[in-house]
Amino acid sequence: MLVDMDAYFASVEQRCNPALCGKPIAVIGSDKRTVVTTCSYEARAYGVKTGMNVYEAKKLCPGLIFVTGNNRKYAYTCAELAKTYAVYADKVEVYSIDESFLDVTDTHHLFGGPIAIGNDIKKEIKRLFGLNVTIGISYNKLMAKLASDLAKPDGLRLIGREEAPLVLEDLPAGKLWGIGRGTESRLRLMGINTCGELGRAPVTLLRNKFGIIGSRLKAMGLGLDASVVSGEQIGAKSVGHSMTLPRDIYKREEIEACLMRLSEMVGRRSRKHSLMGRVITVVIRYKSFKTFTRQKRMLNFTNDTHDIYFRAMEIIDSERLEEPVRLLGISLSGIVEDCGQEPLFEEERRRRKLLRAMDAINDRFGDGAIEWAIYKSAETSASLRPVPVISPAWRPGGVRKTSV
DNA sequence: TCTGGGGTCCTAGGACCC
DNA sequence: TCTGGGGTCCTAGGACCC
Repeated sequence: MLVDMDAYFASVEQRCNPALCGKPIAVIGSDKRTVVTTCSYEARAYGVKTGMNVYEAKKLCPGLIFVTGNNRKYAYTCAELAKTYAVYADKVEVYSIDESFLDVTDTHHLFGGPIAIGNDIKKEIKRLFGLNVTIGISYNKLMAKLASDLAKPDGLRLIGREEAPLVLEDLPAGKLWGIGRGTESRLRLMGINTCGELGRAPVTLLRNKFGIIGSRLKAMGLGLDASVVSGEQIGAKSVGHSMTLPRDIYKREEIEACLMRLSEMVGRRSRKHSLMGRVITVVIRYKSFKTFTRQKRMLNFTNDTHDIYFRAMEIIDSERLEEPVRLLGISLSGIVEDCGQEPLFEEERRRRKLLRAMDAINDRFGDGAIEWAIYKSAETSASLRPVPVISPAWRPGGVRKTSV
């Protein structure tokens, strides 16, 4: 079963502020250079969609009300929702901040069957949170996801094994979870438009064109999916942050200040979750939107802000920047668990203590209560301060410990 | 007046080694 | 006058998801 919140961020905002109810609203990330994260169904009626920039959205819907997103509300609600799910299912996979898979294989009979359990959950979420959800139920995750997509908004749909071929026969392949624009257009070039056609396509043909995912594509066309609802969170493979700057920058000091802040965000989150990594990736987006990445593997694992920062600066310095920079990002991968071993050398031990002390201060008094002086070195740094924005890919508890 | 942010997985080419 | 085969690791880019 997939439980998918309807227009999640927008609905939460409407719920918190009754003046917004029944009106076209769009939740955005920040005030500048941003896009619509989620919009209410009232706004969708005008053609407003996720990912649109604010001008485009405003043009389609002049009365559109913009609301800056509030991470804490969505995260809190998501965690509360998970408690509700636990009443109904033994395995709950919080797939994203607004979608959860529930394995009700062994529990639905306790609640009167699949449809009844779905209706119970819908009613309970409405009662407790005042939010609408759409529920898709089927014999695997792929089809549950499809069922919910077809039933939106405020719907409930069950697709049984017998019904599946009928549903899939004329369904455009791109409606399936995992087939995006690129794959859909490549399939179309092969004369495959619907899931029915995809399911009948020779597997060798698909393998030749798509490699390893070829056989999976055919299976998807047939409505088959072997993935399971995982009860526990899987460890993170990377930790990263990026930011589109309020304006394009090109001075070294501005880039330094921005990378320092990103390094601190990445380092702090890694330390919080006891993770270390040894691959630093820097992403750069130019004014022209040309975007590229450069990465460097280090000899040692780290989650130290300064290690991350100096590596990132090395990468920047080895690159000849061709244009003003619109976005910078840093991500740490090659992740292992930080088992808290004390470093051998005094110097490193002192750095660790320093970072721990800074983290503790910021935990207690709020982010930015204590910060690195380099932030202040560029006179513009205040305007380059990243606005922490939650993304729909957020998961409760954020990064979990890795099992390896 | 343009075009967010955080992830995962796969591919392909090249360096390097035996 | 011509140069094999097998493997791993690293890097960059792209597809896809929410």
